Amino acid sequence: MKPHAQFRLRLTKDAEIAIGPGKVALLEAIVSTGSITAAAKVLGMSYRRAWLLIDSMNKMFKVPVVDAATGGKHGGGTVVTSNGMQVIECYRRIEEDALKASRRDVKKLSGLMRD
Amino acid sequence: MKPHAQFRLRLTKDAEIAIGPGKVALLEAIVSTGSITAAAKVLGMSYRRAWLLIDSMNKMFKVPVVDAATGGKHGGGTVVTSNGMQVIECYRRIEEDALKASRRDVKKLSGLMRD
DNA sequence: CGCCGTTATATTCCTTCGTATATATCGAAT
DNA sequence: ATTCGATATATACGAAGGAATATAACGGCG
Repeated sequence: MKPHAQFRLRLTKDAEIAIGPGKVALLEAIVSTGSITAAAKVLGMSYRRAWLLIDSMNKMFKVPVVDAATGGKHGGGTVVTSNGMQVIECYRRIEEDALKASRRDVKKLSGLMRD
Repeated sequence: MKPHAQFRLRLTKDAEIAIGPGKVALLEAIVSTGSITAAAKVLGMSYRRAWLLIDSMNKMFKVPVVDAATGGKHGGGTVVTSNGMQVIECYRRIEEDALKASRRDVKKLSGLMRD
């Protein structure tokens, strides 16, 4: 089984990463955990880093990608907004379509690399 | 004129960037200038950084991407090997095909961003 | 031989990035 | 009112990245 190269894709805006594999994974982890804290732990990153990524996305997009609440039953939590879900879905579709369209050359380039 | 998001793509191997926009641009600059020094200057990066990028590529691929010479008429120089040319061409083709296949969603996602 | 411009490499410094840690605030439930 | 867990934010420390600088080696050419 040959460990092929990994395909990574991001969209940047003014030298800042708008969306990429890390941010999307974070959003997805928030969807499944319901909090920034838990999502950060799942991904093995600090709360601060997760919060900064979320904050930059909320500022980057016209509509926030998450809705965070403090206090409450379990101390609060964070939910991904419908806009955030759109961002996730759109990014995953881009990734899938892009990879499918270039798979042959990706394999070829991968084949030029050392094992 | 709306400044749309930029599409960036890299192939990674073991958490290291095998090839991406920066490395390809460097290879292309070497093709057009004939030296690492001049290419680095064109791209506004330090010689050291350029050299490290080249070095990592030479190690990453089965066959070196450049052939560097010291001494000689003009002090030496660096040429991109045919393997290096293949890497450039393959990457640019991947980029083009990937973007073409996902253009619609890239535009859509871009539209969700602030101007 | 000595000159020249480039590659190759080490050293130093500064900036950036990320973790760890510490508080303060919030709001539902008890 | 107190408790509890999560958000929001600041600070300090450490690691990594990149620039700037310095130096040696190289080899064709005058």
